[in-house]
Amino acid sequence: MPELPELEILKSELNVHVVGRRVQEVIISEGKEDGCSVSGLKAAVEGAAILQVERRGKMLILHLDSGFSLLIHLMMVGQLLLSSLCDSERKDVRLILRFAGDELTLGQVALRFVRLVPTSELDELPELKKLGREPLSDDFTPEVLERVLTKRRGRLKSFLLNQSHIAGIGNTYADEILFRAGIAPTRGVSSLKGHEIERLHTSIVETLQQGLELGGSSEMAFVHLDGSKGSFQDHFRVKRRKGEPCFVCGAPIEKTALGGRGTYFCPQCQR
DNA sequence: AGAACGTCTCGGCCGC
DNA sequence: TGCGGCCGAGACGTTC
Repeated sequence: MPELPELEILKSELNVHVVGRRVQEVIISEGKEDGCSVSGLKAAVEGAAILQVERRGKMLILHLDSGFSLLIHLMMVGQLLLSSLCDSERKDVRLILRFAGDELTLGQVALRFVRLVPTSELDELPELKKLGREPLSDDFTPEVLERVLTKRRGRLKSFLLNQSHIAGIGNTYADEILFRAGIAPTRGVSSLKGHEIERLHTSIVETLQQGLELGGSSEMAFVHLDGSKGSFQDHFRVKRRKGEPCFVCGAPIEKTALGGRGTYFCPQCQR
């Protein structure tokens, strides 16, 4: 799934390839306009230049010079591709931003997950306001993590998936983070000792960083702007490895359901 | 056809 | 005890 590293990659690529450029035409697939105002979208985006692309949690934000911002959530299988004008024959395309010579296509995600918001109102937007800490920012220290953890109940896996605590971690990175931290997903948040919080912090930062460096996880739909794939999925240590031997201790990796999500872990290494 | 999982909703319960 | 807020199960949506 696209999670923080995948969206951070798209953000960087968009900043290189589309920032400063003007959208000549907006094309919305017929019959796929569910939940979005077509005329409003065209009016605010056509003729506008893209000033900057930002990421908050799993949300991409394209700032336009028309005073509006385009918020895009790729959900599970959404794709953003930048390609030359001639080769957009894909059926799953919902939205196309056409530039001079090429176009940005959004596919496999309903337009309900694209939102147009006046840039001045972004700070007050509930879905952005509720997002928690950015784990790759400099101010995400072990002390901050400890503060976010305290007075919380529930299990660690659920905590990591909750976007209002830490933003951007999804089901894939959560399992890999917990394995690398050596902590069981079922552990109660309040039971963590100081050194475990320290390890969890290191693991969150290093795992997300590794995902970034490997070009993201293309286990499912994620691709880069040019359609190429990342390789973090080749470095999974527990995810999708049910029954296979743990790379550290050899015990078979187990899978359970936690918080309604498939959860992979090593019963020996994670305690 | 079922599993995948991100988000939202809602019932219940924790703890102030 | 009352109540607000938090937690988590379940539902929905979309795709392969």
